[in-house]
Amino acid sequence: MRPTAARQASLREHNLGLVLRTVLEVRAAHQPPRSRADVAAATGLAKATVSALVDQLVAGGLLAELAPATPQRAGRPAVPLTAPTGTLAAIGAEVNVDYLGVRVLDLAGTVLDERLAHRDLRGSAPDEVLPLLGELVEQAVAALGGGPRLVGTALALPGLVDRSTGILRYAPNLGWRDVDVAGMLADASPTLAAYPPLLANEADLAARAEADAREVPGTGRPSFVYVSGEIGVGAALVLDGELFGGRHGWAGEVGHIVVGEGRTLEQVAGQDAMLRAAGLSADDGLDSLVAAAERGDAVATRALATAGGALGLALANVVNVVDVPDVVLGGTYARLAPWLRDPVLAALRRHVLAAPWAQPRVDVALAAPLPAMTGAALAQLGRVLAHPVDWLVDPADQPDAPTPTPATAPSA
Amino acid sequence: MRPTAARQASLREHNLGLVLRTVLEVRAAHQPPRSRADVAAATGLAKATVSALVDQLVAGGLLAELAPATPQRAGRPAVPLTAPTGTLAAIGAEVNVDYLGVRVLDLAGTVLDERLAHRDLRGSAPDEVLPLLGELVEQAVAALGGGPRLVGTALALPGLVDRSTGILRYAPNLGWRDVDVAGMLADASPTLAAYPPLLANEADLAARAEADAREVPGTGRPSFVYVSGEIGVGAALVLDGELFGGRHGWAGEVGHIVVGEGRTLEQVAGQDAMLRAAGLSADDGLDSLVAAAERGDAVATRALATAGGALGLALANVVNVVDVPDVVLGGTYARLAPWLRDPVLAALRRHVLAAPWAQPRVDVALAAPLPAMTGAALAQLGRVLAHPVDWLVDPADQPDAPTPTPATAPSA
DNA sequence: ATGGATTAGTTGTACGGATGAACTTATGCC
DNA sequence: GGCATAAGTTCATCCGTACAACTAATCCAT
Repeated sequence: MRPTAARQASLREHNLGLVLRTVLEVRAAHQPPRSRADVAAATGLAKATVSALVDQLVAGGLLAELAPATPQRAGRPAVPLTAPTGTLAAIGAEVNVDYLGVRVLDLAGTVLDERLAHRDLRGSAPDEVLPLLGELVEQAVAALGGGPRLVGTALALPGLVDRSTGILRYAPNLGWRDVDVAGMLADASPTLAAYPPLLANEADLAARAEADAREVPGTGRPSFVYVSGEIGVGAALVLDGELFGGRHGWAGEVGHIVVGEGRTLEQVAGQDAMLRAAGLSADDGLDSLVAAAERGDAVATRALATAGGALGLALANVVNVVDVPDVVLGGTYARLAPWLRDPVLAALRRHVLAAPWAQPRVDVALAAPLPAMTGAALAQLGRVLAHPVDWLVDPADQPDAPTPTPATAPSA
Repeated sequence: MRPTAARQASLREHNLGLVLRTVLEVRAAHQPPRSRADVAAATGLAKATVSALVDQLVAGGLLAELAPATPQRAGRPAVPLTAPTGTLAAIGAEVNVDYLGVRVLDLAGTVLDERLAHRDLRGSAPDEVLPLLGELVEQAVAALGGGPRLVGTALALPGLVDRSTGILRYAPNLGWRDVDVAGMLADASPTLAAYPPLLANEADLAARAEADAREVPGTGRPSFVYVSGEIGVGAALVLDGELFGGRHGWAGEVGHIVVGEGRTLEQVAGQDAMLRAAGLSADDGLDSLVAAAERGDAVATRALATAGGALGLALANVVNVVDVPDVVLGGTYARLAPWLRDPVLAALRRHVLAAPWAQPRVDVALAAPLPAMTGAALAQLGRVLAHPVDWLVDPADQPDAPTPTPATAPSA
């Protein structure tokens, strides 16, 4: 049986999560913080119930009360609620083709720490790269100084990942194959040994960050196809705010869709392919392509139009299959959007069967740079939002920082 | 707010549905009926709770007790539970290119009535066809004799349907465009006027029936890509037993995927295309193609191999995008499976990026013939399983049940 | 037959969680 | 200072599930 019996405790758990999310969802949207009364109005729960739930969350360290704002109207002033800054954190990491890095977020979405290392990792050796990532993680953890409790860690990779075993199956642009990433990281970093990283595709995690950035309370949650143009081309599908991963989390493999004359999308619209088609070398980098396009270089703009057409055709296939007419350009494509947008949209209009009745849209990504690291951290923080009960600190334990899981604590 | 507050009644509702589904799920799998104790064991609910829930469902007319089977073991014999036959029914209808029909199912999945009319509807006039369908519906309702309560009606169509307005946007193989199907049916049939039909794509509803047929209690619910080869080619995606429709229910439009040399899947692997490629005429029908293939006709088998390759390529695109490696061949393709299966599988193995780690599978549909009509009825019956509370009959309304409260002048 | 073993289902009490109404607290406004 | 207004708390109540003890209905061994 997939669905499970609901008991009294399930009610609590559900409503606890509902209240927590209702309080936190205003952060991303830059809305004023909510009070107990606001939460009651937004959720439909009784005031008394909300008070009880909020009190439990505050006692458990998942919410904090702010100082009452100077009131505008008559009536007792409200007590604004927020996430307590820096008490619960998650580590998001990424290894991509030209950089690797770590970003630490707390429940409020604040970046507590960030460490980046730029280098060309094509054809690199995993046993040289992964220890370096482990080191970044340890530096970040040390910088936190044991303040926040750690929810977990996650790692974005530009390839196919076996999330159950922690093995990277295939990352064509790194040249990695069947690498025991989780195992090697555990050797390199005590933190990652204690909190085994959730592995996922770079595009999927970037899309998660994008979904978070697009969340607007009141509106329905966003649905879109996210295309991440890095060296490789990956896509991810977000439906009603939830990432759609498929059976193994491998959904969104669009790089190998054939877009004409036997060539794949990656061969036409991958970063290197675009550079070459623009008469540049792969080493020139994205900046030179942008510069060429900005000064109106005919070869470059032609190359981008071609790439955009191919991208649009591939995306039309995706939209026809999943019926999500909003496309978001991320990664490299976000910077190139001024030149890609129109050809992509034109291709969508032509090839999407339902286009006359559901206008396709092409947006540029809103999320912060290197969204996959943010998305990785959010993937872990999402566990707290989904099951707050598991993360409540028993006030009887200690006023400081106890460990939620029996895993060996990083600092003793 | 999408997620809503959970109150005490939500618990009841959830568990009521859980119990109902737990009892009914054994039907499709041809397993012995379950007793209260079985349900308690399967759900994890306490025996007392299950008894209360079952009693409520029985009183409400959604479950019935069978005569105790002759017991095999020691102990008090169990009371087997089932759906009461013929008390709650749904009407599934279909208009396709070469037939139209109606099928009535009750909660147990039993076919209470079925009416078919074969005719060529290409280029037909909606205002001639739809009244005919309305008539079939009325005949079916008359045959039921007012016994079962009606849950609702649903209609499968070979095209793009606007489910909010009930308008058929575009059905290329019927030649219909922007037809107010729901409105015209309401004029033709009092039943359809009273129970406005849920419109959906033929492949989607067929996939729903297939998902039902593949449900095996204990196992996780099935996930697969269903391809329905009728005159047109449609696909549908089932994930964990749930139909994935996308934003508007238009997911699965694979007919227009380009499969080489600028030709679409439908132009290569549509029924007419296959017949022509096999050296037959479109009027010869599927039987002649099967016959030709069975006697080893070289042209026919070549044509089927080509079609299978194209189908496999298109499906590889789908599998790459949604990561659901199991494919089910339905409709025409099910009959042609002996010749299509291998080329489809070969194409999947070659073009699905993740194929080495998640073996693609190609199965033949299990559902009964004309599955879309069954799926249409199931779509409506699913509402009962999802929210049983809405369908409980108040025992006080029943003619045979004595009123529990000292009557307060019931009916006039 | 009779009593024990076994399993199904019921009864009654306890408990946890949401609710609504009344109440307290804290402000602005006249 | 009194009134209006709004936020948050307290308390009695209701509802649904759990647990344990109980009754019911069978097989089986003696």
